[in-house]
Amino acid sequence: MSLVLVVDDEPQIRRALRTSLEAHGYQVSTVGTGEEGVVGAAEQDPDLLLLDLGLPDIDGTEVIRRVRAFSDVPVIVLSVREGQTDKVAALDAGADDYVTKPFGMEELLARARAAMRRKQPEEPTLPVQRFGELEVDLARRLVTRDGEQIHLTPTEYGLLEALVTNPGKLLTHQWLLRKVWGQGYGTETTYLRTYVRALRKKLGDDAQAPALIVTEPGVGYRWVAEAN
Amino acid sequence: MSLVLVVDDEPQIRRALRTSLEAHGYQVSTVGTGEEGVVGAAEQDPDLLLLDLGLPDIDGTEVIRRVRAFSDVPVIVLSVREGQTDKVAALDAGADDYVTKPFGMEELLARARAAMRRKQPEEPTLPVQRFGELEVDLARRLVTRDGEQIHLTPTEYGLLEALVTNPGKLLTHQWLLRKVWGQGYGTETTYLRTYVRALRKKLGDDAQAPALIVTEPGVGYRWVAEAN
DNA sequence: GCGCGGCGTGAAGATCGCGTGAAAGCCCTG
DNA sequence: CAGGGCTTTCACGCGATCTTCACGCCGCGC
Repeated sequence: MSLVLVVDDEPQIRRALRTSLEAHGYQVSTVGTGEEGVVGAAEQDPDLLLLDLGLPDIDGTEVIRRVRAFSDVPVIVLSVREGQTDKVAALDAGADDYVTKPFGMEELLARARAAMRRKQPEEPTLPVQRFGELEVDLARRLVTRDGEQIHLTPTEYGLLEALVTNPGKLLTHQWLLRKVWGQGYGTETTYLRTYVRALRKKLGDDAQAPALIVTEPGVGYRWVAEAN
Repeated sequence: MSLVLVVDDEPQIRRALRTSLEAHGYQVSTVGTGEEGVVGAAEQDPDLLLLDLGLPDIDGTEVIRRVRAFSDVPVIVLSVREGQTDKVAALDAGADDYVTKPFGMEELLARARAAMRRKQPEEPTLPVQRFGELEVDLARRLVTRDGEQIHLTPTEYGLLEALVTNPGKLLTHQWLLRKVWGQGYGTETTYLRTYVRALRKKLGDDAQAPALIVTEPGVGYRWVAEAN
């Protein structure tokens, strides 16, 4: 969930923004002064800054400048001032957008989406996991061994993903069943036996001397391979 | 020097923008239709796109979508329309900013600076992709095989674009349906079967031994061709 | 030493999803 | 209003996948 920091000295505007933003699934934090805004931007590391220009303490452009000293967070300025000079000053200080009050909530939300979309480095590119000659690419959903691609069925892949993303942890039968098969499951340990076996076979693991998936009798399974 | 591509059908606006932009040290290129705009964005690789929404040929948001298929260039929309819905549509299609006419030149220049400042060194998809004898021109929406042009229906092209712009990645049924058919879709896997088959046939791929589109049973499809 | 529960193994039946072919609906143009 | 292109829908056959079952083995407690 994305965190939005609202900086405005008027309580009713803070409340209105909070309501609308939270209704659209954002987490909202509000402060009333520029000073608090700069500190909040540093401490809370928000995904978006909504900044009113008419603050009592510091000038809005100054807030932007100070925030820009340490953060690239998208900043959208809200203001009653129509003047071009204010807009130019705010934008050149480092703001990403400038919206004049009164503004439509839909428009503001769209501009917020646009601003946040840009800052995303796409996907945090979860790295390809390597375990010896085994390679698991969660992003592309590809598994290779000795350079050869291994075909996994959806269930097999789901199980492998659950294991690999929880390395070293003991995953109980119930937890795995719920994770891979869905909420309604939890007792079908024969499924697990069947699919753990299929995985071991395809990944080249040996149940008697496992290097990847260890059986914890009566409890569950554990992914023990060391990433390298 | 930064290159700005202006897309507007009114010559006097083109001239006005050119004058102001050149006076501020920008190199300016202008075109009058959405089609030329998309192609220009591909061939000239501008640092900024100024796009009028009221174009004679293609809808403005469609121009944005097409450009976004291969480029992350900042896009600022210019429009006479005040309506929020237009703004939201344009911003969600991928625009960076939306300025309503009449606008002040100083403000536009400031917004342009802000938009370009954000530009990050990212690897854009090449507008023309080649896969062996297959060539996909994302800017002109042209597909050729052995030099022969292949005719694709809009849906077929949309599907191909979704695949080609996400090479190697497993695209789930739901993701593809939402991307190509729209938000309301997600379960109509028969559509996918029908159109994947049509694409394979037209592109010369074989479902049994696919070189372009691989089926991931129960999950989705994957574009596996290597660009060259 | 013996019974028992849990596991690995093998395999079989049921089910699902895919590719295929085709046809019906829809929309725009002539 | 007739035609053609495009989209949506349906039925079928087949192979892959999921589910289920039976059996033997091992470790553990009695």
